[in-house]
Amino acid sequence: MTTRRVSDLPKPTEAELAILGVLWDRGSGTVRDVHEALYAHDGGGYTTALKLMQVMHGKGLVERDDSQRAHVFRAVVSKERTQKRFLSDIVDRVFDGSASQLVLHALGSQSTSREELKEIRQLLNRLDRESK
Amino acid sequence: MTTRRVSDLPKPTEAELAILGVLWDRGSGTVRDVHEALYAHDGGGYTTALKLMQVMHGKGLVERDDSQRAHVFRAVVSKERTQKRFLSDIVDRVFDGSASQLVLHALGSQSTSREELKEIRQLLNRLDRESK
DNA sequence: CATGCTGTACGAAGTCATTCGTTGAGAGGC
DNA sequence: GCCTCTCAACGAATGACTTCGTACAGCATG
Repeated sequence: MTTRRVSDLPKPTEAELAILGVLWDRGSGTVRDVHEALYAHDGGGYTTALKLMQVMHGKGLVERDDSQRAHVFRAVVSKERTQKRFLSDIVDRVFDGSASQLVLHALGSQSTSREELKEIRQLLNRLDRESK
Repeated sequence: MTTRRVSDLPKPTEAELAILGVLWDRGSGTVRDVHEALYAHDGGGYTTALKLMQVMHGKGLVERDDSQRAHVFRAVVSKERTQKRFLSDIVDRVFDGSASQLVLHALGSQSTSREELKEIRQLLNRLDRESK
């Protein structure tokens, strides 16, 4: 069996990302859990969720505990790492590598609460000191 | 012929985005221009670029001036609009809808120049005043 | 034990993105 | 008038993602 470092796991696809979201929220989950959280309400089939999760397991994106009859899945990649991954992808591909351009767009076009603004300002202050 | 509003043009794929990048930079370009900018150096075929641009034209992502023998292409979607689009996609899909979470990640994980930090701070001040 | 309810496994089909080979048209030089 | 170069058009092949139908195993309940 081929083992992979976490660092070169493939980038999750759209459907995979949704599933990872459920697993991150719950910590772990069965196919049924995921199906109910994502697919049941719009008529998606159970086996669709199952197949996706099998594929994800094949890619190493999730691990599985098959000691129970209903196998329990857990994300291998952390949410933070994945967020960072998508972020640097988008920075490279649509912001010419400039993270601050992205930040300006993000702050400009979405509404941000005062609490969040404060948090951002604190980080900004820290970065300012560090870049001395 | 079916015309589409700019607002519901399809999201560009990875290869399409690279081509749009060239068109945004140059203002316009022929297939040869794009091929040389993107594909020539790694052995990509001319017809690959051509086909992609034909597909993009079919989708309405680019417009084309065929009054010259070598057709001249131009992006229909603006860079800013596309950046915003990708941004809100990623905010929804991997940052639980929180733009400020994204901002914190982006500032934290990429290096930002003092000039850029200043610019961000100014925007922050303005947002702060506006949310009074 | 037969029936029905969960569950996994597997394969097939459909769609889309990407790549490339071939063809034929036009344009210019010799 | 031909040859060569450049170009657009088209179709085919490939591979990835997604969806679902079918098959089959375990387990409970009557």
